[in-house]
Formats: sequence, C-alpha cells, structure tokens
Amino acid sequence: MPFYIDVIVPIALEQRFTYSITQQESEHLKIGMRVAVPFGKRKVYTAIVAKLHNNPPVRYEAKPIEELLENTPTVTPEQLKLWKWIANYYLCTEGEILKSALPTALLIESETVIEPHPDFDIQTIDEDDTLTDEEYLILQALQKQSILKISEIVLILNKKTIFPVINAMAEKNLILVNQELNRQYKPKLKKYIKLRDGLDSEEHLPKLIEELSGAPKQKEALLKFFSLSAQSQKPISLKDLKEKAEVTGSVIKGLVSKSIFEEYLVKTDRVKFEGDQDKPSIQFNQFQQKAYEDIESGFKTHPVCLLQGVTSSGKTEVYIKLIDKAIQEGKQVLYLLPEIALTTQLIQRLQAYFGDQVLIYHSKYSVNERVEVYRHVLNETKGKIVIGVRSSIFLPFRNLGLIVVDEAHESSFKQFDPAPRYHARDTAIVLASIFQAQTLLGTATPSLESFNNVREGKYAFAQLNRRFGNVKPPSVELVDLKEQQHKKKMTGHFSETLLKAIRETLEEGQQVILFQNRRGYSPILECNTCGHAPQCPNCDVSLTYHRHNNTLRCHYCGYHIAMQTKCMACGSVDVSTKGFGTEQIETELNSLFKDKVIKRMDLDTTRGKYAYEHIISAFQNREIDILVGTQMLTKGLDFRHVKLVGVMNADSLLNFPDFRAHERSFQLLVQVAGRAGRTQEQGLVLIQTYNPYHKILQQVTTNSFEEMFKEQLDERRHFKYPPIFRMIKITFKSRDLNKLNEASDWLALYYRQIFKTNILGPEFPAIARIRNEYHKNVIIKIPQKQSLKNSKKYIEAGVDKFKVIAQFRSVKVVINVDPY
DNA sequence: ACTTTTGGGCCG
DNA sequence: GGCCCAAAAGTC
Repeated sequence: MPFYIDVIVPIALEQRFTYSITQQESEHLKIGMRVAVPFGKRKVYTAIVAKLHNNPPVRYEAKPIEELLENTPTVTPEQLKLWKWIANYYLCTEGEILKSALPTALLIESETVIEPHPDFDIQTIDEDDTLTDEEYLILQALQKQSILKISEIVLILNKKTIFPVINAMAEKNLILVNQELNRQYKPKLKKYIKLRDGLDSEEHLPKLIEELSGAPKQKEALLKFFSLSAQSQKPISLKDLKEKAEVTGSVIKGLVSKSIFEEYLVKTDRVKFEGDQDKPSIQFNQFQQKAYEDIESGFKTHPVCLLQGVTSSGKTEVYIKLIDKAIQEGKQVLYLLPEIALTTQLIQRLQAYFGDQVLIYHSKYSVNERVEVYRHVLNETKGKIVIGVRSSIFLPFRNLGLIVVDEAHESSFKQFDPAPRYHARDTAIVLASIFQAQTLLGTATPSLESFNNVREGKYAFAQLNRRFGNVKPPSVELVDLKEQQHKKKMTGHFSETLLKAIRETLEEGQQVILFQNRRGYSPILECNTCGHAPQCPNCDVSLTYHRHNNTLRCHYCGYHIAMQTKCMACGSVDVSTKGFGTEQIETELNSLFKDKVIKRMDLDTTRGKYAYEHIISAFQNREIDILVGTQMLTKGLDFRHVKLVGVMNADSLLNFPDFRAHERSFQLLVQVAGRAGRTQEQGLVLIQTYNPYHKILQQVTTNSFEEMFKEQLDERRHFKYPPIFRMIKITFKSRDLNKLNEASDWLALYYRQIFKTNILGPEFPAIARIRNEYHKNVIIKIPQKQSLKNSKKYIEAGVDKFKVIAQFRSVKVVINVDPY
C-alpha cells in the first residue's frame, strides 16, 4: 500500500513534490486525481497525482495532503505522457503545462483571509488597549463583514504592505488568519415554475381566474401556463413562460407572492446543441473523391497527411467524411482551428451534419462552460467531436481517432506567452501518435515547414485545386502606387484603378472587401515642425492614435493619454497623423461613397462577445456594401456576393522584419484573394503596392505556390533558417540595462562554445523596452545533423549555470523553441 | 521616521 | 509562481 504521492503543482518549478497520504486516502487515490496540497507557509494548491509510491523522502519530512478533491481522475495517462513530451520539447515545466491544460475552475487555489478572533469582542476595548488606528479600522470592517480578503484590506488601509499589520494583530489574538479555498465549479441553475401544491389544474382554474380578475397580466400568464402544461408534460421554465405569455418577470413574481406559483431550481447543462438531426448527405465531386482517397491511402503509410486545397474547393466536406468515418468506428475527433477562424458559419455546418455530437472549446466560453466540455470529453458522455482552438489539445481524450488541423499554416497555433510555448499543430501530431491516430493538416497555403515535410516523405499529401462548381479563380492584378502617385491619380489611399473597380462593383450590386493590415486610425502622431512623436513612457514605442475615443495608446502596456493638439516637445500646433489604418480607410470611404454602407472589422470593432458575428451576418445579408478589415477577414468566411477584394498596401507586409515575412505575405495575400468571387462570376483582386516587381507579389498573381516554396526554401538554407535549421530563441529581460547587456553577453559566449557561428545576438528586438523592462534576444540555429536533444540539454545547462551567478539573478530568461 | 520597492531563498 | 524576510531606496 503506497503512502507517498508525487504531485505536479501548477507553478513554474522543475521538480515534482512528495506528500504523505493516509491509509484511507491510499485506498482511493489514483494517478491523475486532483488533490489539495499545502505549499509553502500558507498557500494551498490543486495538484495532480503523478505517482504513488512507498519511498519516504530522505532529506525532509513529507507534508500530508490537505484533501482529496475527487474520486475519479481528471487527468488521463495519455495527458501525462503528452505533458512530458511538451516539457521536454518546449523546455518548460509540467507545472506550467498543468496551469494552461486544465480549465481554471478545476485548479482552485487558496486565498488568505482574516476573521475576527472568537475570544475578542470589540465592545470590551478599554482606553488603555493599545490599538493602532489601522488595527481599529480593520476590526471595524470585520464587524460589518466577517471575512476580509487581502485585497480588501489593501483597500481599507490604502497601502500595499499589510502583512506586518496583520501579523501583529494575529499575535495579539485580535484576528485569525486563514486560508479560504476559492469557490469551485458552479453548475448553472435554471428557474422553473410550477403550481403551488394543492392547486392541481382544472378544478381550481375558474376560482383562480376569478381571483385574478383585477390583474389581467397575471391572469394571462396563468392561462398560458395551463395551456403550456396541457400541451406537453415538460416542466416550464421561467424564461419560457415569460416569452410565451409576453409578460415581464415581475408579473410572475406577483403570482409567486400570491402563492399560486412556486419557483424551483434545476441544474442545467451550459453546453447546448443546435441544429437538426437529419444529416444532409454529402455528394463529392470527382476532385473531392480523389483527395479523399489520397488521404485514406496516405494514412496507411503516414500518420500525418497534408491537404492542400484552394479556397472554396470543398475541404470541409472532405473533413466531414473523414470525421464521420472516425466516429463510426467509435473514436473521438479533434478539429483544431485558429481563434479567428472559429466562426458560427463553420460550427453550424458541422452541427447540421453531426448534430449534438459536436462540442465547442473556445476562449470566449466561460470557465464553467469549459469544465463541462472537459468532463464530457473525459467521460465520453456527450459529443465525440470537439471543435476547438489551440488549447483544446489539452482535453482529456480517451479514444482519439483523428485530428484535423484546419488553416494549418496559421501562426497563431503557436503560443508565445506565457509558457508552455507550444505549437498546437506540432503538439497535435504528437497527441495523435499517442493514440495511434491520424492527423490531417488542411490549408490553401501550406507553411514551408509542412510542405517540406511532404517533400522529405514525412507526410502524405493530397490536393484539391479546383474550386467547387468549377468557379474560376479570381484574377489577381497589381496596382503600381508609384506610377499612380506620379500621375497624380491617387485619392487619399486609393488609386484610380481601385476606385473605379469599387464603383463598378457597387453599381452591379456586388460587395467589396478591403484589406488593410493595421488597426487604429493612424499609428502615430507626428509634429511637422520638429518631428517629435509622443512616446510611451514605459515602452520603446510611439503612441497610436485611436479616433473613436480620441486617445493616444500604447499597444504593449495599455498606457493612454488624451489626444494632443500641440506638439509635446516644441509646442507647435502643426501636428498630423502618419501612416494609416482601417479607421482612416473607413473615413475616406465614407466621404467617397456617401450613400453606401461601410463597416470596419478589426480588433476594436469585434470586442464584444457577438460583435464579430453581427458584422459577418450583416455582411452576408448584404446590409453592408464595403467591409474594411484586418487579417480577421481572411479566415474561413464564405461570402457569396463579394466580387472585388482590394489590398490597400502590400508593402507593409513584405517589409516586416522577420525571416518569414515573404512566406507570410504570400499566404495572407492568397487567402485574402480567396474571398473574391465565390459564386459563378469571376472575382477580381487588386493589390496596391510600390513594388509591383516584387517576386512574392508576382507569385501571388500567378498563384505559383511551388515556385514560392522553392525560392523561399533556398533562402532559408542560405540564411540558416527553419525548416532547414531548427531555431531556439532566448529572451533576456531586465529593468537594468547594464545587467541585461552583461548577462546576455555572458550566456551568448557560453553557447558559442558549442554552436559556434550559428548564434545571432544578443540583439535588441524592434521594441527594446516593454513595461519598463529591457529585452534582448539570442537566437540559436541548430543544423539538422546536430542532435536537437543534446543541443537543448546544453541550452538548459547554460541557463542553470547562468542562474547561479549572483549578479545576473535579476535578469529573467525565457526560452522559446520554434519561435515562429 | 516612515513606507515602498527590490533581491534572495525556498517550497515537499 | 507566491510568499517571506531583509535591505535598500524613496518620501514627507
């Protein structure tokens, strides 16, 4: 019988921790269960049991666990295996993974609270009692509210360091210091209405109606209640009754207070299912059939298959058929999507086909909703198919058969901050391999690394290069801004060619999408006299002008000030905004097309929970003529009546300082172009640029993916970048610039011993200071013939050595594996 | 004289 | 990562 457990604690610590358990606990505990453990002097954490054993620790006495939180495991053995892999590959701790893998409602923590001491009575305070003003304030507050949290005490005393006060008070037996476990997962309760006992229908009805003759609304509600309960035996919810009887809540409350109705609460499931049960049948065209067969045969020899399918080629139908096959075999399926592509459109399509088999895991879901999805997946109770974002790779699958990674080229599958800095596409492949399941990567524009894996024979490959219904691909044309400017043919940011095309399209009653890869009205405010631009005091960036609330904001730390009319440096009133974003395009359009409806879609206009859906459905219903937006527009939206897509400025994409800028530009432009002409008519894409001879732009117009791939791969080989070389980025952060320089130089020197010239830096990133912290990067490139495992070991050893040097202790080090 | 911030150590 | 303690750096 084991009497010790090793647990994973949800913090960034390398080791597991050993606790002792009682015999009784030992009988119930299993690997993967959640336990509450005391940690440090006062904290209590939720930890996961990783091992049961009987080896008492030698150097210390194990603490007993606080309590068992459940009697069946929350974490599966497969998850623990995946966590190990992530920790090793991405150089992070299991604790960090635990923190992002479980819905927060399953990871309760304790919070320090104070209560009045039972032996103490405020009434008995004498003159000579030595209470300080602060102590008196706290005791007074405790009179009103019997428990105070630390944050509340901070507010009462209006200062930050309160522990000395609290400790002194505890010493004097004025208060008790305790730990309170934050509330756990709360089931959602729904209010139902029933008749008070004894008022059984029919016979009492006339009497009740009589009684309510002076209250017409209440009478109506009561009659509706009777007719509803006559229709079906189902219990009637408060919400339904209110809607059906068209009365307000207070009407029903009135009936409750007259003891005619009674309210009662029932636990409901937040995870809702929509859509009907009749499966629309799927008819493949010959190309889809071919792709499907290629995928199937590819899976016989490869665990991963890449499906390259142009926009609106019918990829989704192929996915559906594969998913259907997997669930027919009784397996679970994970459908991974980037955040912005998880739209109601797609969900509806899948729900129309799979009905209540579909579960959704999304960041806009509340913590409680996430717990429900988590439990459904764990217990295989509801829904075999999970549609989810990046973090859904952490769900507790039991019996996974297939993972579909849609829009697989999307870089948002990679998590940057905080740790674990994992790539969901790559982690998904490992997750699938744990279950001996298959992974399908689907995209119109594969990433270089995925396509390279196809070339090297690591992935199988299938293709869908015909648009559904044989719609012609849009014609893509470049507009030379230099020439247009020279000939004075620009109106604001619009070339004559683009304006003409917009006019024609609108006249035909078709819709227009304009793409501008930058949000805000205008990135910066600049003085035309001295050239000064207001800077963020905490970060090395210029403040960005936001017109809707007339502020200047920092995108990194949230600092903001009111818009300035005078230059802050020289006082000149001649200030203007430089650069342009979606907001400015919208303003220009409004004055150019006064009678048209123009809407904007970017981070600012899609903040609310449903804002995004509203814009999309308005556009679909043709309530909007021109939609201006950022990248958000490029994802999985099926608009029928868009004939023209305009790219305002392709150069800002191409000139982005990143080794993937060209690859990204190609992907983005091809995706944007895919929005045009999805029905019978051929669409038109106009790309405005100062650089019409740029190779990438040429490749976009001719849709030459393979050419782009070859050229870019040559460049990567030449400059030693992925996918030819592996890449690991080490970021140093410190408020002390000198220490930062010394520290980063030291570690870079250490690494040069092994990696020689394959090291870049230390260098300041484009933004060298964020929130008053300076940053510096070292990039390590690892050739394919060099062992990745050993390289990582060496990198970790370097960080360990670094950490024991006293003068570098205040410098934070962040390791990011595959930082792209 | 006082509070606030920073650095270092440690957690089982 | 959170917490404690001690020491240093601010603030009136």
